[in-house]
Amino acid sequence: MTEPVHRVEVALPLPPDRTFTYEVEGPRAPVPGTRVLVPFRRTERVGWVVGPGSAEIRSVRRILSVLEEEPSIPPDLLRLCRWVSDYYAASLGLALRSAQPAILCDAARDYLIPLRDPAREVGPGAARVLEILRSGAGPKSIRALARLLGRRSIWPQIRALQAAGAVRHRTVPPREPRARVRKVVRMTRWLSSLSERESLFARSPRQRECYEVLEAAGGASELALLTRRGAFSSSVVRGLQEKGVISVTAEEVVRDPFRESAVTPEPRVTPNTAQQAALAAMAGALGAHQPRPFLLYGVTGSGKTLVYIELLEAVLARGQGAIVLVPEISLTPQTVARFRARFGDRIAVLHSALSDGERYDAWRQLRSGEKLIAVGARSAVFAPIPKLGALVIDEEHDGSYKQSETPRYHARDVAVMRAALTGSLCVLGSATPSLESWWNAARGKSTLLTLPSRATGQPLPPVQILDLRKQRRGGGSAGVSTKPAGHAGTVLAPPLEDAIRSRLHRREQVILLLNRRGFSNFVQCQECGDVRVCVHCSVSMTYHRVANRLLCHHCRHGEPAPTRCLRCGSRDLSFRGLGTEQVERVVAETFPGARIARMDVDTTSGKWAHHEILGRVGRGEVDILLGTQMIAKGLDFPRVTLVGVVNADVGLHLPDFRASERTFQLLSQVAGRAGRSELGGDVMIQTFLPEHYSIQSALSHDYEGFARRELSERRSPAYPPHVRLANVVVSSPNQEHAAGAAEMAVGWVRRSSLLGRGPTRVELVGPAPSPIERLHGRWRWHFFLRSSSPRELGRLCRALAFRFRPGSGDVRVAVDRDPTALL
DNA sequence: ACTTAAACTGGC
DNA sequence: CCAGTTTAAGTT
Repeated sequence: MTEPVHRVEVALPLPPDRTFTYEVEGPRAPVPGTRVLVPFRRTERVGWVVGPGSAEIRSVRRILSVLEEEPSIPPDLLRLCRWVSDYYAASLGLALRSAQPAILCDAARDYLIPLRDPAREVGPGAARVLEILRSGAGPKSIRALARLLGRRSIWPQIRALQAAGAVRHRTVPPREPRARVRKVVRMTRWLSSLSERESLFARSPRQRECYEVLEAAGGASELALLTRRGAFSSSVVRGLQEKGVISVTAEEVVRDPFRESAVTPEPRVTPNTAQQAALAAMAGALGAHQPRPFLLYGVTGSGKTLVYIELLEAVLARGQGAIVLVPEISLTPQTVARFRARFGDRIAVLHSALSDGERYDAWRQLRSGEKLIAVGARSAVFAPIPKLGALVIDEEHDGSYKQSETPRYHARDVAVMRAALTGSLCVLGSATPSLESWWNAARGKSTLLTLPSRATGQPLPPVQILDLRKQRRGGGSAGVSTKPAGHAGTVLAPPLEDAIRSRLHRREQVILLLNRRGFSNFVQCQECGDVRVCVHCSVSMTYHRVANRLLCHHCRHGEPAPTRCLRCGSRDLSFRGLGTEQVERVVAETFPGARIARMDVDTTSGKWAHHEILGRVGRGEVDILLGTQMIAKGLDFPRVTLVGVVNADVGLHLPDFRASERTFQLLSQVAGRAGRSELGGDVMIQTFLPEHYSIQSALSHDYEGFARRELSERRSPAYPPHVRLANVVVSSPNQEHAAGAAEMAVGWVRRSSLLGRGPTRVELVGPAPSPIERLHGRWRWHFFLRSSSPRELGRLCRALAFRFRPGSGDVRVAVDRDPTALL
């Protein structure tokens, strides 16, 4: 009897915005969300069934295998991925891939195996392929061969070699995830009487011994334990098996990298009045039909985590599960530890350092309902929770929620959408909410809940501002030496230098924070601190040494480099920022005996590098920790009694409309963390702009004042949250090609009539060189699209991503919707 | 993204 | 004139 044939539409993890029609044989078509293995071109790929197939396609190939009974993408996640695909202008297949453990959409690999000498002439290229193939042992992957030869494709050569009988081509199908199994020995028959034992084991004393070991172990043991170090041979076990006394079964083991780390149970704390009020509001919304999101605004140390934990208890009590997003697990170990302490094995932690198998295991436990709460970074927003009750996004303002590859989604926004699609509750928490979230609360799109004071009632740490502008010694608020301003002026002002020296003397620790890598060159007056800013864009101008000109990297407005400050007339101008390396050198020279550790993107490439460095600080093996903002998150060391911000302005002068917001967030974070132990603590912020509202607001812990000011700053020129933004980056290994293609894209957009008119029109700004002009060997140009209509902006983003074809040269176009950083 | 076929360049 | 290289188009 033949099974009926169905046509299904399959999404593949490829860039083009399209699905493919396949046939499948079976009693019924696999449901949408089911993974399937399909033939594609000359290889095999994993894709997802997303609906019934088109009847119009003529040549339809057949699905090789249906990979699962239960779809790995349940209906609610499929809908969410459709939204991600649509909103962020990525193909559905790429959106689906980012929603699953990597191992579930592995691709096939093709290999070549050398056989014998070619039976006929194959050409020089093919001869080289064969030569390389024979020089190494065994089969080589076709991709590796092509890379080795520096060619894009070697298929013509392969075909020639195949025709001459010199090689064989083999396709290794995509890996299937495999649950790790172990063999377990269980007693199936208990021999209670001694006589029974003696008769059964009369001539097999080793079997008897083995039986008794097993009995002592409670009737079950891992096979490996019994046979380890030759304790019992496998024939002994087999003998017991044949007598029907034991059974050996393969059981699934869940790989859990946290198994070893002990969980210290946390003493139950009763929520205070503010926490209880917030909880009551959230718990009340749990059963609602379409609950609005909550913005939980609580100052550092106000006890947001306790609110999350109590909310999760309420969710679990309703028989539902939850997702908790944290910025980066390796940098927020304390928060994760608290969730684990309360919920123990009901939590699956989706850590970036998990192996493929471990990640898959955690995912599987969530999908089966064995674990109810997923805690993880960005991608955990797609965790397969069957009955989702709530999504919590901790530190919702954090930039790491934005994915930097296609699909360039923002996990916080995806979470809000997932909550809306599933009718679950969404809680965004922060001490310094993003202006988008603050604005949404102000407009009634979400409900604001406030935790106004520290749970412990501790006072705020003393923060001292050190004015880096030149002053006569002793004349200003904080005297700064008038050392010759070689690069960016003084690295360490005397009060900070003295403070560091005293900590070193007392064997306490110091953290020095550089709030951005100093790659961006701007012009700053050493006298008044003024930085040259674009007249159109409100971002600092970038200095180009070769042309000796200033250029705006948003709109390309240019002007000659100034010789004197346009505000105060001083000729003392600095033309470069300050880098971590430079600061490290100065600090090392100033404090020769100190043990210095540096932590930034350059020094922390390994998976556990953060952990390792922070561990050394924790053990007191480091006197001075120097780093970028990533060190601010893991800042919780009792022996750190001084935090110095080397130059608070650096971030302010980045060519990015979020510069002020970032600076404020960072300084608030630093100021909120210091002085937690009984040793006390001081914060010293060096700056050229002591009166800047970002710095002043952080100093007085005034988020609301900052938000008010920043919202008004972003009205003109208009920036989010008042308008929606997309950043289009055009890149190529060739500088002219990148610039040309960017111009071409802009022309294409203008001609496309997609910009529209009236209140829903899309405005185009640029093109200009990207703030990071060259990245991974590619020159980058960019331009902005901005509109108050998300719909129109989305339409244009999709057109650019899928329909615009840049002409020649290896040119790529990346559309980044709602960018968090323009770098 | 990856292939493939079609359109170009350049040595003789 | 053809081999090697670049570009444009298509994948079910």
